[in-house]
Amino acid sequence: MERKGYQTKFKTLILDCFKENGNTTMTALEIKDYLNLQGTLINLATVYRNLKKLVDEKQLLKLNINDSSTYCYQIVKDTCNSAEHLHLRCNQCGKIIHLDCDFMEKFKNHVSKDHNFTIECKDSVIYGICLDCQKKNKNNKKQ
Amino acid sequence: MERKGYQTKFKTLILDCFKENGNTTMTALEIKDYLNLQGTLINLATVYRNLKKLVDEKQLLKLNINDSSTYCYQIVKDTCNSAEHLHLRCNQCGKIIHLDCDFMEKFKNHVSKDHNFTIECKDSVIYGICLDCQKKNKNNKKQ
DNA sequence: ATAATTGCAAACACTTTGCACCTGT
DNA sequence: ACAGGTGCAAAGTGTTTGCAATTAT
Repeated sequence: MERKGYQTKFKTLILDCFKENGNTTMTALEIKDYLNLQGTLINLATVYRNLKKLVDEKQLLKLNINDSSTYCYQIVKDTCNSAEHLHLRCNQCGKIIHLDCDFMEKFKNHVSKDHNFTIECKDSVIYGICLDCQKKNKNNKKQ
Repeated sequence: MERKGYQTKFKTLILDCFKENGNTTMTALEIKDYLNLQGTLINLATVYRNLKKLVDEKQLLKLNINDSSTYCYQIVKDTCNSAEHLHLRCNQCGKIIHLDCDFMEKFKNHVSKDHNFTIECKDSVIYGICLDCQKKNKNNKKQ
């Protein structure tokens, strides 16, 4: 019989951070600061320990984002299986877009056939810029 | 008039590591150890400083590989522009495969049109397993 | 000659861990 | 009652930096 661990205040609060922040990624430190601002004091070590559990439970995804030398975490939506599609991440705002579409199958097949390579989507992240940020950048230039 | 820096023994030796190791990625520590084995004593800080220069000169690519919490570096072939295609990396042997093909254009267009996202290939890495390693694994199971 | 590079040690940033105390079941 | 969670301080890991000595041009 397996033990499942307790439902603690901090675990709930950390998951809430992600729910309140939409499709963005957050680092451990960002989560601590976010909770601090809301009046909840939490130790960084506690944040890390809870993040680890949430990743083990597959409620969060752990992403190693380029040049930050920091892990980011991102909530996993029940509606999709994140192990089976790739993720796009906006370099500017951190937003995550799930590549959960028919084209993905074609892409996997192409890579498998023409490049002899089996894609594992789990940790793969493709970087770029989302439309929102592109628009923002254009507007800033105009001013 | 810009200064270009000196051509030093270590810079050459570090680049040689990559040439001798084919399409694999190497971490700073791996490079130091590799050179040590060849009888060349080199300081880790020196490795890092040279890697930084080589990346600036676009002779190496800096990749942030998942779960290693370490940067890996990879030689850039003259024959292709690594800023314009994605890279596949084998989770098992570290080999890099360049997705430099017609399909890439289709993929970029699809992501742009259907997901409102402009891919920047620079730091994007897709993980998986290469055919060689898949074969190795099968053979190991048989034994 | 002099600007760039190096080794060393110290500093950094992010993450993990041991331990005594506290909480959830 | 007691397994599991928490805060704190210390330790770990990978990377960067200041400085004096060395090397390339």
